[in-house]
Amino acid sequence: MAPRQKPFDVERFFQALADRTRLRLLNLMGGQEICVCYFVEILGQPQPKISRHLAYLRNAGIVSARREGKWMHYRIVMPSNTGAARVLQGILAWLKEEKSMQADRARLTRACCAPKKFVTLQGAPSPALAGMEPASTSR
Amino acid sequence: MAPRQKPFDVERFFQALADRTRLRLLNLMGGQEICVCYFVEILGQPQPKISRHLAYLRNAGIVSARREGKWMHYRIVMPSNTGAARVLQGILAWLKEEKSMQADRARLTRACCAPKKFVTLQGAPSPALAGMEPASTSR
DNA sequence: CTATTATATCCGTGTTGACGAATGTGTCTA
DNA sequence: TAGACACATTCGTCAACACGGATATAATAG
Repeated sequence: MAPRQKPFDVERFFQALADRTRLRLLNLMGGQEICVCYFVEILGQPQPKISRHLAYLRNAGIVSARREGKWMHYRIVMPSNTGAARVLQGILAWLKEEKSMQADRARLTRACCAPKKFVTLQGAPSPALAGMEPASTSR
Repeated sequence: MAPRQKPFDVERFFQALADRTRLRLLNLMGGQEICVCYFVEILGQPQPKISRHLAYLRNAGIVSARREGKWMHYRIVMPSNTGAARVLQGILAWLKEEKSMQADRARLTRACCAPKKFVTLQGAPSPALAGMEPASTSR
């Protein structure tokens, strides 16, 4: 028996997008895989809060996590539902146009270029470009 | 002083989309203006529930209402924010591809062609095509 | 093994939203 | 003016979240 891929949960999908912090996280990921410590540094918000929102996105199937030693890397996974995937791409493109989101990305770039300037980022792994893989069995 | 158009509320926008009933309503509107009685008939759900969800969409600035005698007509208003407008268009296109949404639209078509068959729709005004006007001052 | 670093989860609290049931409001008709 | 009709709002209840603060877990360093 095939594992019977559960139907895409539209409500959960939009719920996941209905929070500014989560949108900021998604905007920072947009295309690349990023370490949690960058999120904490750049959003300037308590680590448990960041972690909770990342968990929410994970449970909604919008991002996946990869462990690398002490660090956790998050990336966006495109929904297998093609309509949802197109919409998500559109949303990411929209975010890129927003001023505050551009500011976030600019800070990310600066942090990546000079991680030594951030006490909290000593030795943190740099974000790496990551092709958006289709949703797989990983959770 | 210009009325200082309030900034688009992204969180509210996605909150409004995070409910299946509201998505069904939006799908039925998609392009045309529709009377509340059709929503009640086609979704087969209590009128106060429909009305509450329509109010939610109205407060989120996604639809506008027009009174015509006893009847209230609802239509989608495209957000003035261009990014949001593109995303909303994408979402409507996505919904059109979903089986259950297509079924809703089919029932709407049948109801419009033969409103006499529905006791609740005797003399109800037919949906009319309506160009999606940009968000105006109307609320 | 112990400490430290990086991240995740738990707990208590306040807020928001969804629902059914009841009631209110606006408009037309007789 | 009194229904009747089409919709809207209110109320009480329950579930889902967001948050800060505290604590738990996982991996590496010493």
